[in-house]
Amino acid sequence: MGRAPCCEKIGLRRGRWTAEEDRILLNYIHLHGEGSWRSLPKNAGLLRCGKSCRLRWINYLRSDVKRGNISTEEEDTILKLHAKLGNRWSLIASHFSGRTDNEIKNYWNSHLSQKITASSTVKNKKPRKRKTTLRSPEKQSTINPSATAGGEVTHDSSDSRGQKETTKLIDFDPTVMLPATNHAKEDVTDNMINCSSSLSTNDSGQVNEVEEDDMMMTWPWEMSSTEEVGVDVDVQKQDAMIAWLLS
DNA sequence: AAACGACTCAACCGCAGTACT
DNA sequence: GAGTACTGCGGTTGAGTCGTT
Repeated sequence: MGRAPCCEKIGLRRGRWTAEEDRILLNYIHLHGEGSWRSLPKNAGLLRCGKSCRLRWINYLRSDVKRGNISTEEEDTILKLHAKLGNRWSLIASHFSGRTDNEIKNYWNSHLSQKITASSTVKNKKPRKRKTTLRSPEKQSTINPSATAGGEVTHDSSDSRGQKETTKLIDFDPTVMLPATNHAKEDVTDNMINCSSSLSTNDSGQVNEVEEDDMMMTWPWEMSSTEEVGVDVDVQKQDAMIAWLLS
């Protein structure tokens, strides 16, 4: 899209994924697990680059991806987190179950950034009346892994002309779904604890860089957290951090 | 009904960080 | 330590959608 493909990608498919490609990728990951993205397309028989497969899985095919309108509560949380964290979308997304960084980023760029710009400037562009989309469900290409009691995974997709196709992808037991990756959540804690500089906000909500020398050894959210025996410390730290950010 | 343009969002890219040799 | 491979992230693009004229 606009840029020259890297040399490796010559001969590989690009652009929108087809239902068949989704099926192949989903089947492969179900059998072998996610990871090894570089070799995955070759092993799975997909004419896609590993990056593309990873992106498709993370943003679309994963079982825990929540699709649909972002609620006002979620929007509020995004605003608060963005004020604290800036454009660290993966970090922000990790606070939402089922929301991807790409989705948060898109939502920010299309909705919230405009909202903020509009509220901070006197001249207000007349808002365009438009259905808060997310394309209507029947027009979205969606995977609904938890759809049926029998664990049947279906793929509803439609092309640009609204032609819908539903493909049964695989049969599997939903109770043995692949474990949702928790890397993002771990990263939240790790990043915030290990980073050499941090972000803070001033009274006007602007994000400031905090120099390393000024950093406390204990993070604010850690001050009030009490560690429970038998509970993952990282999870506790993360919860404390989220509570602090949202406070 | 058609044309136009704003808007959305899936997918691409380059780069940085990490792991491995 | 240097070089290479791999992974993940944030910025950007553009095809498709939908409201307005």
